[in-house]
Parts: sequence; structure tokens; C-alpha cells
Amino acid sequence: MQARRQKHEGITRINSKVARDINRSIILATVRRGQPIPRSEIAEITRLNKSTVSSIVARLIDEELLIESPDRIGGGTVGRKPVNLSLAQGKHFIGAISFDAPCTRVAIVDINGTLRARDEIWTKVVSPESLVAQSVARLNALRATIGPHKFHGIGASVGGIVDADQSRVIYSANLGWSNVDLSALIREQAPDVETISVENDAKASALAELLWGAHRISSANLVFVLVGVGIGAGITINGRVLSGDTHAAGEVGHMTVVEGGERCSCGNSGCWHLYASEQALIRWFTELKSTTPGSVPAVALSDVVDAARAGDADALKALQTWAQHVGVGIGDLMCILDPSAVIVGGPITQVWDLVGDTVNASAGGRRPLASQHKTTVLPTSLPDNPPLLGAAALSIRSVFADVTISM
Amino acid sequence: MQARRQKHEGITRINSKVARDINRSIILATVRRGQPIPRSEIAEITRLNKSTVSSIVARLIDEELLIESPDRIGGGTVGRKPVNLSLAQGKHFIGAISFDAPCTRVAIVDINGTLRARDEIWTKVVSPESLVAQSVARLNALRATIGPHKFHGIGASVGGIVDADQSRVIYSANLGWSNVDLSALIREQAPDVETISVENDAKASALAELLWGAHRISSANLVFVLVGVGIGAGITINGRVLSGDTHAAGEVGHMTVVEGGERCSCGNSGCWHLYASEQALIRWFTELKSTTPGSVPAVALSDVVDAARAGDADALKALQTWAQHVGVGIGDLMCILDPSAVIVGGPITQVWDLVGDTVNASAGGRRPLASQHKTTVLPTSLPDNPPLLGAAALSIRSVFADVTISM
DNA sequence: TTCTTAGTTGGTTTACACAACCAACTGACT
DNA sequence: AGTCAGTTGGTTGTGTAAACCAACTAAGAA
Repeated sequence: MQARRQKHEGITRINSKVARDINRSIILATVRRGQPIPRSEIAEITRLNKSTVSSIVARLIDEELLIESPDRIGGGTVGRKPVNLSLAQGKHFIGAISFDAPCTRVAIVDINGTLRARDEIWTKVVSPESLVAQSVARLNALRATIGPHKFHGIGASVGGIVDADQSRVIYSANLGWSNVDLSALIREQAPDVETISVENDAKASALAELLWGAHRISSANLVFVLVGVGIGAGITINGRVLSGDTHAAGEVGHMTVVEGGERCSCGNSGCWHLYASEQALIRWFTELKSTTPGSVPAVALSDVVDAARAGDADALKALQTWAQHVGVGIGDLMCILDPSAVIVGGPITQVWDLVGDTVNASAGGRRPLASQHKTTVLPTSLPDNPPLLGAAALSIRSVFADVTISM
Repeated sequence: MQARRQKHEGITRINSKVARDINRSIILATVRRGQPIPRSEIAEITRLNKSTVSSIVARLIDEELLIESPDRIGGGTVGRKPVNLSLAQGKHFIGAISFDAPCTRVAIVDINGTLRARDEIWTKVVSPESLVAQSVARLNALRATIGPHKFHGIGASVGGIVDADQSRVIYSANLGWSNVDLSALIREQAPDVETISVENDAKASALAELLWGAHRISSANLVFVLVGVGIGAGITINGRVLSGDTHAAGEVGHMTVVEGGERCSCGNSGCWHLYASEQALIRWFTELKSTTPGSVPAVALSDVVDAARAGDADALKALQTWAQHVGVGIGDLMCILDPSAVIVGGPITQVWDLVGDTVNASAGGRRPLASQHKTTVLPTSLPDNPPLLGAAALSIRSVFADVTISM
């Protein structure tokens, strides 16, 4: 049990313990994806021997991670009916926190990825200590309602640059944090928790989309573009988050999309976030309105959206300009990474019916050859806030340590 | 022996054979990186037991992959002197072919990655059949000079979109090929070869830089940008090539770098290759010259380079404009991927002393936070043509099946 | 009853870990 | 110079854990 918790990153030698752990994880992942599923099918998929599957499954049932479901669906028309296996419900839980201003969300998730309870904190001025204390207190309160079951870990997502290996927040513009040992702060408030994982919000959202998204993504190469106050991307390669050498992979806000364009605080000009963030939309709208006599200056994104829904031509025009620029950057991402899917999250998804086509046209035009197999840009299919589900996805990994071996 | 050749991609269950194969590969990789190295140090690094290392090393010596070097360097001041191990020289070979127009290169490489023999074919009009026949014939001729040693595989790199899994060339503009089963064509001419690997030239070059580059790249996240007639990038993540869903990852020529810029055949405008390829340099030079009275139109890259070396102001200016645009695209790559290194290959490296600073300034300016740890753009450090060494790197993998396990 | 598929049981194989051992070398003390 | 403790490198024999295999039982259909 202890050994399993240990991280096998990169090159690890194989001994019998590691081998068993890996096969255990493979079986768990197979059940997660295919439940309900009989042992025989697991054996076929994993190419493990029937007896090996039986023995590992027995342990997993013992650990209350799997159950034999009484409903005997499936199996051939003849022969003994299979005993189906599923993930056990209501036995193992994990916690999720999505730190953000002005809204920090907490939730309890079961190992199937379903939210069992959730809560929110609205704040503006936030020191790391106080926000962590508040949010973990809420999480503990939710835990109390669930009962005395196994609680594995806490996952936390943060908008900003995060060192996931060290569980530290390097910098967050939204929250005004820098160099915060988030793992230590959380552990102070929840000392009994086994694992704590911290990750950037877009990266976490990408993981959540892979695990629980309705779009069935084929090959686990995904780009999740979170369009909000800033703009960030979470890239997964083979189902694993791309961190980057300085944990800054996917910090795409400063990509050049307009050569010689507007000056940015980064010292350069034409950066993507100047044209594709919420602020950009608001700016375009106010610019258009200022030329129209009798204008009302918009202050929030919702004003522009409401105006557009009411048929305001300027609002619609601003949305189109915005969408077009969002698409340009996504096109670059597609050129470089050739992902199986690009998923967009954030407030933009509320107006996807208005902007989706423009984003796709702007993004998909390039790529001369791959035209038949067209990667499309889709809005998130997650049933709740992506960064919160992302945080949940992070902590799920503490149970499902998913494995890849490549030679 | 047979089982080892089999590819373990993605999820594979572990049985004793796979476990031993993995440990064998780990030991081989450890020796490759640290040679000469004693058994005790291998045991320490891999955390395998001394006895396990001894037993696997014994087999590797038996297979003539390792030798005990007589030179007993290293070891502490006291105690028994270590027996150092190195990769065996002159016992195992592989072939490399870099298909390109107008020059296709072939080489024989030993398992240390050193070129033992090489040859070139200059052609313009090339059917796949004839070029493969010619090049494999040259390779076989080189093989004959090496002697009757173990010949493992052939690696081939091609400029264009390549399906590495199927060893097919999907499309190559340079060669005018499309949908070529390159593996089958090569096998026809060299039926005894065990493995044949095919890959895009930039991707292969990235691998070569990782394996044999003088820049010691820390974390194996590398971007190799091949600037030539077209512009292509090879991205490695954790030492593995990023293929992309449609094998088009790194096809960065059609990234937008100039919003509303020049029209491209892809239907879009402002594509990077219009501003950063060799053609772009030549075009800028001729544009500058056409405004200068008494100009001589340049026809080739070398003309511009020669003029610049001779102190021609227009040539220098054209080079700077070129470099600046190369840098913009690289900056985008750095934003998205945050690699540990960006390496540039192609003719541009010949004038790196003139353009290097401009490329770096243009690429590195963005990235507001990661400023202290600055990723720099460097010219390739490979001692020969990158795509040829890349092809060699591909085939090296058939011997050194390098392993990563992540949980 | 026979056939088919699901799952279990007991024995076999393989490979790694462990510990005791041999090997080779240093240096200090006699 | 000779000897022996101390140290490090590498080998050998034994134990154990895990997956495989083949023969088995279980359960249901034709």
C-alpha cells in the first residue's frame, strides 16, 4: 500500500512489487473505462492471464475499490454468464479545490468522478493563508456530511504558473500570489490526507475533459484553451499534462498574433491575450460604441453578451472580432501540436452558438493537408466548472495512478 | 530476442519477460550515457540489486553489446578497483538514409552513434522506387565494407509528413511523393534487415540532437527547428517524438505570424514559412536590391550569404529581417511548449554569427516571468547533417529501445 | 447430454532481492 | 618487508513474489 503511493516518474526499474502495481493500475483503468466489465474481458484487453486478473481483482475487491455487480448483462448467447465488475460507489472519496478570484470552489468527488458535494467562497482580497484556511475548512465540513469513508487526497487547481512536482504556486496574477507552498498550507489544515496535488487550472481542466468529457477523445492528445481574464492552455500528450521546463507550457497569452500590434506589458507587442481575453472583447465593444452616438459603456462581459443576445449589432460585431482572434491563436496551437481535439472553456462557451463558427473558421483554415481529418474546436462538455473538475481529476490520480510504458 | 523487438506502446502489462526487457533497456541506457561505468554504479543509479545487474550485464556481454574495458579508471581511493563497462565497438551496426532533394545521404552508424561510412546521391527527378533502390544499393555497398557484423535496422528521415507507426510517407513537397510505403520499398532491397523506421526529418533531427548533441539538454524537452526550403519543427517530450494526431505535429509553416499578411497557398495569410524560409530571405534581398540602382538579382541563398560576408548592406539587412521573423515563430513555440532548449538547423546555422542575436532577441523577448531561467535559441551542435544523424538516431532505437514508465 | 464460456486451483517458470561470500586493493601497524 | 584490518567491487546460492499454464469446476444454452 505504501509502495503504491510512491511516484514512479521516468525511468524506474521493475521488480515484482512495481510489476504488480503496474498491472493493478492497468486493471483499474480498464474497469474505469469499461465498467461494468467481466474478468474475462479484462484478461482479453490487458493480455494478462485469466488467473492473474482473478488474483488482482480479488485484492481490489478486498480494498473496496471494485465490486461484483449482480446485474449480469453482456456475455455471449451461450456459456456461463459473466460476473461484471464495477468501481465501488461511496467507499472512496477525494477532495477538489479550484482557487480563483473572485470565486473559489470546493467539492467532494467519488472515484467515479461524480461530485457528491460542493461549496463556493466569494472573496476579492485574499492572502494564501486565509483562503486556504477557509476553503479547506469548507472541504472538511463537506467531508463530515459524507461519513467516515476512505478519503484519499486533495487536488487543487490555480490560475497561474504552478510547479506541480513541488506543489507550489510560482505566480498567480488573479490571486496576487507568488511562490506559495500550497501543499504545505493545505496539509496544515488537513494533516490526515495522503496526497495533495496542485496544478495550473487549464492543465487540470484538460485532464478533466479527457477523463469525463462527453466528447470521446480518441488518442489523448488534447489542448484545453481557457479563455477568461487571461488566456491559458492545458496540453496533454498521451493523457499526461505537458508541464514545460519552467512549468510554463501553455502560457500562451504572450504568443504573437499581430505582428507589430499593440504594446504589451511583457515588453513585446501583438500578444494574443490583448486580442482574445475577456478584456479584449469589452474593449472592442466600447470602441465600437464610442463611435456610435448615444452609447452606453459596457463594464462587464455579461453586458456585451446580453447586448448581443438582444440583437445589438455592435455587440455582435465585437464578439465576431473576438472570436476571430481567439481562432488565430488556436490555429497556431493546432499547427504546432496537431492535437486530436481542441476544447475551449470559460465564459466564451456561453456564447458558443454565436462565435463557434467564427472560431473554427479562423482556426481551421490553415493546415493545408490534414483537411479531410479536420480537428474541430469544441466548447467544453464538462457538467460543471472545468477548473474544479480539473482539481478533482488531479486527485483522482492518487487512486488510479495511470500507467504508460513505452519502449 | 524476438520478444524484445516487439514494440510496447502505451499500456502494456508486465510479465517476467517484459520486466527483464525493461531492466535490460534501462541498464543499456545507463551504460550509453555513463560509459565507461562499473557494475556497482549501474546498480546505484538504477536501484537494481548488484546481483541483478551482474546477471543482465553478463547476457549483454554475451550478446556482444557490452565489453569490459581493461582501463580501470575511477573507483574510490581504497577498495577493489572497478571493472568498467562500455558499449562494444564494431560489432553492431545500423543504417541511416536521409531522403531529400537534391541530395539524399546514406550512412552506416555503429551503436555509439559514430558514422563509419557515408555516401551521397544528387538527383532532382526522383520516383520513390528509383531513389530507394539507388540509396539502399549504396547502403548495401557500404555494408560490404564494414564486414559481416550484426546489422540491426535501417532508419530513414524524409522532409514531409510521415506516418512513423506505419512507416509511410504521407506527403513530401520536396520529393514530390505522396502516400509511399517507404518501409516496404526499403525492405524489398534489404530483406534481411530486422527493423525499418521512418520519420519526418525535423523530428528525427530532434532525436539526434538529444542523443548526440554537444549542448547537454537537461530534461529532454526539445524543439528542433529546421529552416530550409520549408520550415519544420521536431518536438520531443520526455525524449520521445511528438507525432500529432494526423502525424502533422511540428508542421509549423502555416502558423500565423503576420496578421493579415501575405496570401499563402493554404488559403490563409501571414503564414510563417512566407517570412522565415530560405525563399523569404532571397525575396527580401531581391526586393532591397531592386530599389538600389545597378542591382544584381540573387538566385540562391549562398549569393545572399556571400554578399553579406562581403559587407553588402542590403544582404545584411535582409538577413536581419529574416532572422527577426524566424525568431517570432520560435517565440510562439517557446510560449506554447516551454522547452528546455530550442535548436535550429539548416543553412541558417552557417550565418548564425550574423543572425543568432537577432533570432534570440525576437524569440526571447516574450515570456514575462521565466526571465531568469531563459531558454536560448542555439544552432545545432551535430557534427554532420542533422536529418542524416536523425535517421541514424531512429534506427539506434531498435537496439536501445529506451523505456519510460510513468505512474 | 454436450457444448461453450467464465472463473478457480495447483503447479511451474522466471527474475529480482537478499545475504553471505570471494576478490582485489589500500594503508597502517608490526 | 610482512601482515592484517578495512573497504569496495562483484559473484553465488537461496528465497520469494508474481505471472503463466493447464487442468479443473461452475453455470448456463442448445
